[in-house]
Amino acid sequence: MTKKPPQRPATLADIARHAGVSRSLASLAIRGEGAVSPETRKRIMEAAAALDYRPNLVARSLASAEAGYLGIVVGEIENPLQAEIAKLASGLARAEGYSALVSIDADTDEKAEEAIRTLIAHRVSGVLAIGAPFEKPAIARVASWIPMVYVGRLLKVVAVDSVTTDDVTGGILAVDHLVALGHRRIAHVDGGASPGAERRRDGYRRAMERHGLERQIRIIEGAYTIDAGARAARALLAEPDWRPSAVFASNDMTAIGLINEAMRIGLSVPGDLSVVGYDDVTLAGTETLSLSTIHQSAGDLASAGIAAMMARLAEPDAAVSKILVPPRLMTRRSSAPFSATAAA
Amino acid sequence: MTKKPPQRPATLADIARHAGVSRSLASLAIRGEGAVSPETRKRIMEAAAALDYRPNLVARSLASAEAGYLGIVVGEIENPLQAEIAKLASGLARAEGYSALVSIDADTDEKAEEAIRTLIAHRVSGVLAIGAPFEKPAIARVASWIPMVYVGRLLKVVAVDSVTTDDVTGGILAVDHLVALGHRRIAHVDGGASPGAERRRDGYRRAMERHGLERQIRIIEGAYTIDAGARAARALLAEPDWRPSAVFASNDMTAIGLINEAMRIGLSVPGDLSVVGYDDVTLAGTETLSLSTIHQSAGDLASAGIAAMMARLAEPDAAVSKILVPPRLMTRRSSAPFSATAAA
DNA sequence: TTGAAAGCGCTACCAA
DNA sequence: TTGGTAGCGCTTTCAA
Repeated sequence: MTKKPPQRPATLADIARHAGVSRSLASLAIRGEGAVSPETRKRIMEAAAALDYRPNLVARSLASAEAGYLGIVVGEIENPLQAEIAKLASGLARAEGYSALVSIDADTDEKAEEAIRTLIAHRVSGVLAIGAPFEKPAIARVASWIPMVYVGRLLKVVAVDSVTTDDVTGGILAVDHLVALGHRRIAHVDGGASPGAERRRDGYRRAMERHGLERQIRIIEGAYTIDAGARAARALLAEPDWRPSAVFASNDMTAIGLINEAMRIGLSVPGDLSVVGYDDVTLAGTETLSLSTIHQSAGDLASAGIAAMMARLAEPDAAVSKILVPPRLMTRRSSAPFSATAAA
Repeated sequence: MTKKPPQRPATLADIARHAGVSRSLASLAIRGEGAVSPETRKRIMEAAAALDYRPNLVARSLASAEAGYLGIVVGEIENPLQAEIAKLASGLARAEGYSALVSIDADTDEKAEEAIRTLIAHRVSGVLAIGAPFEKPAIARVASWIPMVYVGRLLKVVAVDSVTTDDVTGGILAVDHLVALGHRRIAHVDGGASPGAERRRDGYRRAMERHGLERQIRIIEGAYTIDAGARAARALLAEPDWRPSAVFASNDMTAIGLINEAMRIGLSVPGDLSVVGYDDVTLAGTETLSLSTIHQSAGDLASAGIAAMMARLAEPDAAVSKILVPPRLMTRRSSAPFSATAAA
């Protein structure tokens, strides 16, 4: 195949001529608008079918003032959560009558800004920014150009609409779960300065305090990687006088690294150590890993993002909104009731 | 921020008026084309800057016959390899003077066809299909509409340009590596009917035969998932009379599941069992997992894909090309020399 | 219910 | 080197 397209794609003028009507009538009929008599409409539709007519969306967009493109910029498309949010958002945008213009190689702030400039040049009505640009000044700058909603960070200090998971609650959920299982020595491997890490840590701390476990608070610095998790495991399980019976990791990859290293050391999970992660990546849900974790809903994030975008577009001067999407605890096999024998 | 854009974006007519020249001259100056006198150009550029002019790309595309959009359709954007290919390809397309229109929610064949229809309506010059549509008839149909290059499958029987990794060589590379380490009982966990699985299996078989190990050929049916790997491990390590000292898995996830299960059973990797995967996902390269594997190069696949697209566009009637990108062995810690003591 | 005509913002061609 | 004039393919008044 890979055949060249028909010499010249049919235009509205072609089908108008073919059907013996004016271009304007043809336009109305094709779009199903206005009042067109049934037989005329039929004739026009037949002509369109005969000539394999496909409206030129570029021309349509130029002609109709607000034809409606929505820009979507993704910082880390290799990150499955961002990828899924972007994917769902582009479907939702379509459902709102926009076509999504998606930029997936905005992996530096320079490229993100350039991508948004290009989107603006395409006259998008607004931009849904998923993890990019990253630095706050760049975010603020870009948001001064065009209506924008940022998904994936809270952006407390930047005056930009944002949508993100309620990570404080997520942290609390994780700790509550472990406490309910009877654990008391619950450590936290955090995510350093990564997005959300601070709030997850806060949730951990608050929940521990609420349970009267402030003396058991142990925070190990980590990152959102499997290697950081393994490193944290070595640090954590080396402490002679205080051995946790459970760990809340700030990220699933961290949790997986932690579990892997624990197994290597000879500890069993959850026999000797219960582990809860964060994100609920695909891997976490496999039968093999079966990681208890805090689920971030890509669907909720995407729909909240699109809803915020629609609200902003409808009311450009409304107050800035900071939306928090609730996370959900997924109980799987990596966390189990505390058994006294397991304590070191 | 999130401020509304300036009442009406400046147009070429605006800056022409502002600079006291004609629109055509302004157009030439802005694009840096034609012969415009330095001072006039300067005046025009200043006007453009003053009015914060951004050319309307939609209008430009409509006006210039072949303004050049390239469509990119991605089937599984959550798959990091596809995501990365798409990302690199959109950069390369830009370098070729096209702007990429990316569709990331083509996760069913219906949606893929619809997405491609929409891209065609945007008058893209061609479509780079990354893993979508999936079924051969759909692929053939879509390719009859527009110049198309398919990335990620060989498509032997469909007459569509395609680019994929040379998986037969990949399989051979894996086996050669294990044989060089002294292994003889080398099993293969395949990927069933998944893309590339058949050729990886062929490579395994051929290499085993070439090494005179046809009696040691063992193929376990698997899939590209971690759970399939774990399942295969149970099947494989249960055989009483034949225990492999090494396994070549058709996919990294399969390999990871396999290793995980082996560790649970109490085997050490690579002490008791060497494992080689396929793909070189990010996880494989971590210090913690350190999985020996066959690397598929997203960069090579993307650039071969774009090159094939350019060739097809330049010469619509050229013969269909089936490009194979060479894979590369990544030696890491999951594979080690065979030690006699390890044999069961 | 239908059609004529005027744009959307740009490029392209041709004459000055 | 410059400007005038036609479109690109569509939507959108406004009349008929």
